[in-house]
Amino acid sequence: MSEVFEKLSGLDRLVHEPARLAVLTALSVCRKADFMYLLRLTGLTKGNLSTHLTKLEAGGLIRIEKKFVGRKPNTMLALTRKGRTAVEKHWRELDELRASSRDWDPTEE
Amino acid sequence: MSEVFEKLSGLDRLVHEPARLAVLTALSVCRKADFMYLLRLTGLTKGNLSTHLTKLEAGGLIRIEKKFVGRKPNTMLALTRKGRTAVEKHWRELDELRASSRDWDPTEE
DNA sequence: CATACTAGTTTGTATTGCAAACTAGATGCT
DNA sequence: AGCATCTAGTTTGCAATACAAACTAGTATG
Repeated sequence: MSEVFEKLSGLDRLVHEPARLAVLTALSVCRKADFMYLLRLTGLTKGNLSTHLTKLEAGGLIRIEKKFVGRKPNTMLALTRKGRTAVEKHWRELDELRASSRDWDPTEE
Repeated sequence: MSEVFEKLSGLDRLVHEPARLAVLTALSVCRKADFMYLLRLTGLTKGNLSTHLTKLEAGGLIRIEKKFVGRKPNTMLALTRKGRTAVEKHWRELDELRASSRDWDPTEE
């Protein structure tokens, strides 16, 4: 019954990491956002945001689209379908784990 | 209004790390647990659990009590007051951040 | 007495997360 | 035109993880 804590301790770090959880959650609400927007939103440094995004792309959770707007470069980010399910699942899991830890009885098993 | 994502990306890593979140949450429910119990509960390896516990103690979130039960060593873990507030705060923050990201309007600001 | 078990800790390594330094092109100044 | 500055990122270097395998100290067992 209580593999709750086993699950908790095994949460997917790619999604769970605070900066990435913020990015993924933001993208799950606004569907698309560019680099500079996410930069302001999260308060991360550029280098930091850049590597987190690369990591998310490598994991197949987001798509990175580079194009030119006028003559300026612009990097657009969006969740992949996999990414969307991953964030949603992660928050659901957190909710559930929190809830079931609440009414967990340590004296059993 | 929406420093939500800034907060999200700045979550306290000492508490947020999955293994430690599991340990802290378990301790917040059962008040006291020994090493072997947490080991089974979380599914971590001994080495891993050991270092996480040391880190939590260093951060003042738990107390580690070593004594002998009969002639066998036994390590008891419990939250400090600081630890208790930290876990509770962390879960509350996750809840809140999740909630406010839901009804965040990307078109504003 | 030696072999195995219990309850952990230490060590070695590969992976991170981070900011500072760098890059490439666009824009502004004189 | 020539040089500095700005914009939008990426790469680099490093300190801090997280992890399991190897180790330790003491106990029980044959």
